Amino acid sequence: MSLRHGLLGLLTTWEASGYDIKQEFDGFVSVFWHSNLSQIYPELAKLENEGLIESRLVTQVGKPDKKLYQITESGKAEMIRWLSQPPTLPKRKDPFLMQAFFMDQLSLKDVLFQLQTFEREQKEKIEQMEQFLDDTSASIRERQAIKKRIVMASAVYSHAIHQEKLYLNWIQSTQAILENAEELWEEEEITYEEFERLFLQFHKHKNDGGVME
Amino acid sequence: MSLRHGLLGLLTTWEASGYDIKQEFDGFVSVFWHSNLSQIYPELAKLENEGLIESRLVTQVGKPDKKLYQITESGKAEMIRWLSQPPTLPKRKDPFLMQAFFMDQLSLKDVLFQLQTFEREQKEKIEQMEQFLDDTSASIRERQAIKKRIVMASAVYSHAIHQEKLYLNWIQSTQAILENAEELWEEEEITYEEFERLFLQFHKHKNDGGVME
DNA sequence: GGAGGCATGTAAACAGTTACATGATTAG
DNA sequence: CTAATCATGTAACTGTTTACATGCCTCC
Repeated sequence: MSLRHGLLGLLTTWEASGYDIKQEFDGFVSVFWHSNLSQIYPELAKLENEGLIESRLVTQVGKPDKKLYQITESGKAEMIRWLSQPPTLPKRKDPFLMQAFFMDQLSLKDVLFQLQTFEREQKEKIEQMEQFLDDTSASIRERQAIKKRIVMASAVYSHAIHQEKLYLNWIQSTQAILENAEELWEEEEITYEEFERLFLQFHKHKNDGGVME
Repeated sequence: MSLRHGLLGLLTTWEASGYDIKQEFDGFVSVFWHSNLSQIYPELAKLENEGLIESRLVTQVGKPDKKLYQITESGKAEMIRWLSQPPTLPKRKDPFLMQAFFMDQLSLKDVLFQLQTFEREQKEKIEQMEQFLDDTSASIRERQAIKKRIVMASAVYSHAIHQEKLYLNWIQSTQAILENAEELWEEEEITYEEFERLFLQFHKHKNDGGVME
């Protein structure tokens, strides 16, 4: 049940309408969560019912009226409780990796086509993320922003970009390996030695050279 | 609707029971999908009803009887259709990244504790994945395995391990940055110059040094 | 005697998506 | 005059999780 804590978290520093929140979900928040209005509105109503948030109506000119929500003390407490819970490892669900896993059922030509399509879209996504970062950096200049908020946001967004770049990298090296190896696409059994060599080819393509003991 | 294609995909090369399939979902498949028996059984029944798979009963001694499923021609066609569909970018849902994003609401001490806990579990997960890989490699020796199946499986699994290692790396460098910077945890506003320096600290920690144009 | 593996399912609750419904304002 | 933005919601459907139900066999 993370959606409610996403809403609570945003409203901790923010006073916002459902519509405002959706904008955030489509922007920054999209790197770790997503939702749509028809789920957000009822969830806000529920949270208000439980006394974790409160609302006030704001009439506007030239625009429809809106309902601004803010967090209550009990909401803040719930948020702290949730943040202090032992973290759970994310469970992966990735339809493209699933497709890739079963792609031996396509011709090599078709596999390469699918990878190419994905590569194009993934590149675009990364460009958008970097664009978004530039815009955000600029708006930091104007907005009053608290240090520790920015610290955690930077940490999360930079990780998100790294993740997407790793994915792109993988697509590209997989294409490179497959392009020059039609012989892999034969209905033959593999020997253990071949397997070792093959796996290493995928696995060795440099990883993050990082801190792991 | 990827679960059905996961089932279909496994049954393409396999003849298996619901229980067998669940084992795969807890093993290799877990890097890109997960499900539980109470979802798998009804979905198999549905697929059989639609004529995409067929079953036969096998009586066993000392063990309960089981229902083995195999794919039909129409099931194979559906699988190919799905594999040829334009790939969709995975939508991220990561409760831990969400927690991290809102962790400015905890004390620095508590933040570090949460990161540490996650680090420990993530390390364990990676060790398990590498163990699993060793076991699989060994079983390749015995099983007859088709080259192109192994190619795609290697590509997917190696990417999955890289992803998890990147995550671990991130946790570790984030801890390192926060441990020596209590001043970040003050209720102060940030200047643009500070922000630039801060973000770069997170962002620059080496990434995959890969192929991106 | 109890825990865990093998094996199949149903029922209820919860989470998430898609479609429908409304209506004013603004920019192209 | 058409599409997009702002703004809030409901209804129907689909997907997922958790709890319940059964029962034999093996290992400790």
